Amino acid sequence: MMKELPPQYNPKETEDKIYELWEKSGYFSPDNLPSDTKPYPPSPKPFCIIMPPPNANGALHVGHALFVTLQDIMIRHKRMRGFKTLWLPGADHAGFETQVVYNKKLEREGHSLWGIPHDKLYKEILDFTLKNKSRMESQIRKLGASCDWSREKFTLDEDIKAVVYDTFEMLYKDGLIYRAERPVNWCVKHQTTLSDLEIKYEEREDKLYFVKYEIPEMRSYIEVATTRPETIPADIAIAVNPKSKWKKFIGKTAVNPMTQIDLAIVSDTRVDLSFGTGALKITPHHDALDFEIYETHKKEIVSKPVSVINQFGKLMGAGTLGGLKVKEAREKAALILRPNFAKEPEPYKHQVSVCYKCGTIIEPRVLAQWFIKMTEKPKSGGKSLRDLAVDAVKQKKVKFVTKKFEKIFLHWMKNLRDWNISRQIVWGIPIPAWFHEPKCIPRKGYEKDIVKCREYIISGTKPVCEFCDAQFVQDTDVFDTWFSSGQWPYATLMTTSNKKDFGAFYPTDIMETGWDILFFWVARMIMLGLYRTGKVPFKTIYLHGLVRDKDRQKMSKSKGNVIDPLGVSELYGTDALRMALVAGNAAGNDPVISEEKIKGYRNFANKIWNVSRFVLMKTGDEISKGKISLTAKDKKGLKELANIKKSVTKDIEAYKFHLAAEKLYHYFWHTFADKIIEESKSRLEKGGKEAESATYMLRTILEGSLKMLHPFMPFVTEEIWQKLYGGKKMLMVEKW
RNA sequence: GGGCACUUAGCUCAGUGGUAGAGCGUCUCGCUUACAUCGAGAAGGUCGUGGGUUCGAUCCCCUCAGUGCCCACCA
Repeated sequence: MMKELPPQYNPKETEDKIYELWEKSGYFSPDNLPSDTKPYPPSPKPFCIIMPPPNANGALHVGHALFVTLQDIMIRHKRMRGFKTLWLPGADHAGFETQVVYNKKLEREGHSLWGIPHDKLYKEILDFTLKNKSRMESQIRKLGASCDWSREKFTLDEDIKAVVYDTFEMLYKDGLIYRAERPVNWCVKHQTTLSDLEIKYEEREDKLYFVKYEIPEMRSYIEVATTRPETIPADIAIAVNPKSKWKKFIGKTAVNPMTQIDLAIVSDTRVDLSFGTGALKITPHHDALDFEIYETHKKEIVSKPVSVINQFGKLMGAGTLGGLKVKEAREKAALILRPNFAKEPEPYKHQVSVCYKCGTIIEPRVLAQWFIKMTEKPKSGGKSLRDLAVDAVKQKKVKFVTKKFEKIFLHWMKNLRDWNISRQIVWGIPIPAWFHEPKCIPRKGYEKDIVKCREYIISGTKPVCEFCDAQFVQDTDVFDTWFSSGQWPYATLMTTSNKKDFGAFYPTDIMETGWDILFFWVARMIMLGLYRTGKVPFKTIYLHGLVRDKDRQKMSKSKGNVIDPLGVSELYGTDALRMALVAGNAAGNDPVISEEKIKGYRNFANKIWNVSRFVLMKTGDEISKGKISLTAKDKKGLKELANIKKSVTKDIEAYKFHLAAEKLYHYFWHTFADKIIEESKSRLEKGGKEAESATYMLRTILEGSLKMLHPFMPFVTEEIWQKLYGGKKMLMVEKW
């Protein structure tokens, strides 16, 4: 009766219906797994993946489809093997990224976010984010993700924020968080500081100027090479390498050619002898190295550091340069300084730092920001954040599926510098620091206590001053998003409605994400996870690459080669998309995908459909077990199935999903369909014992294959299973 | 300036210490009642170069060449 299958598999009629069936069953949650899925030894064991929360600022792209597929394969496989399986979904407000996306949207409409009052802007972006979030959730469903929606978390959930605040406070008490005026990366367009990871380098062709700084007492001069003559008004010293020809001037005083102030000449080995002239002008507020040299020689340098470039990248308090943009000011400064040139400027190619989002040149500025110490030990004892992570990786407490990323990781960790976690944007989690404003004027009787009053207090809630009536005002800066998302594995498991989750599922088993966020996210999760919980956040890290088109090109809207996963899923079915994303793509490499490839797997889905159709038509509904005596050939066929199962299981356990997928494809199509089924046809015609044996064999291989294919192609396999068992059983929770 | 990879069939990529694999593409047949989103068959590679280890290397080691990526406060 159920043999009336159409000759073609129609994903459109299947997928939504099947997903609803799964979701309603409750089996996505580890709490509701059916009692008859007996755990395999050495179970009962939990298996947990925390989904990397997608940025809720746009539609899902093919990279999201890739991670959904890979993670769903692991989850479904483990679930079928009887593990207590949790895949916890989430969404990221993605602070800076989302604010940039939102601003672009406004710019397209002819506006911008500058000038919109803080609270109004926050609400607008919140609406925008929540809309995207709900669209994303339905798209993740469309891709077949068997995640537990009842445990979904959002990075702006109050309980998540509370965990983040706790961590901040712990770090602060441990002396690992400090506020300091230090050179930071400032994006003139976005009006915020950025971490060192959020800048990239671009080669630019500039000029190298050689400027003479007079030393009246010696009737001589020092020659300094610089690409930034416009910052000379902020020069307050000159540093020379003690081995350079300028060493005789160490301790003397030069004159700033633009401001005429005195410049101490100090000795510092950080001045590169092989570059320029061996002498360096010191402009602490506009160059990071200069700042460090200034810090070292503070006592020798009489002048105080000044800023001559403002937040908009314009000169200020710099005499006739005032009001000019950096580039214009540079030209004008060159003109003014011409009499002081030691020689003609030379063309000079170098790397300049730019904002990773907009490509605007980063302006180093000295601002008060919150930093995390990466390499110092906490006051409460134990290792530095860096050492925690490095040691855990070296001791294989976190295993990298692809070795090369372990090397890249360790190399990066070597050169870690303190992490600036404050951002001057609207869209983010406010830093829980409160400033005393105005300054403390003690009430009567508390005058002596003014020394105890602090400039700021770290607190999740508004503090009250013990000594005066002034109000505390919360810091207007927000966290770098990665500070909060870096806590995602424990923050989520600590705040689900099931209070046992953290104990049951932490550390999680595997983190699967793109290698492009190895430093941004993975490294931070390992460090913060170990710091906060004493345990690694995940035992294994699997990193996938960037999806490319059939010519190995990056996908971009301007190239017109973008593959929209939802569109593909509509056209060819989600199963086809999933297979195309997995097959032929080893871990850590950039996956290649094309429409032809997807079509190929659409055909495969149809093959599965038709094989099932054939088996159903020829063999009837039930397989009578027990009395059948199998022919030698059929026994061999079943043995082959068992071998394939062994090998596929091994591949999946070793994260070689591409191998498993290809083996299944090849076996199902070219062994089962082309050979076994073809050979069985005449025997089925004959009837009798031969036919009985063949029937049993075909049905067994079909079911075994469907089970193995299910993690990869969940929809078509489940749909067929529903037909096979008339809706009485669910493949998703069948025993592997 | 440091570091990490890659170089296998026309294209995109797997893979293994023991006579080379897939998908797509190409060619030749076939509308055979599971499937033309199909079937049968075929062509196509000295596995980048030069050495070494080994009974034997595409796979291990070294050299060179080319390609890609990451990191980096040479003003």
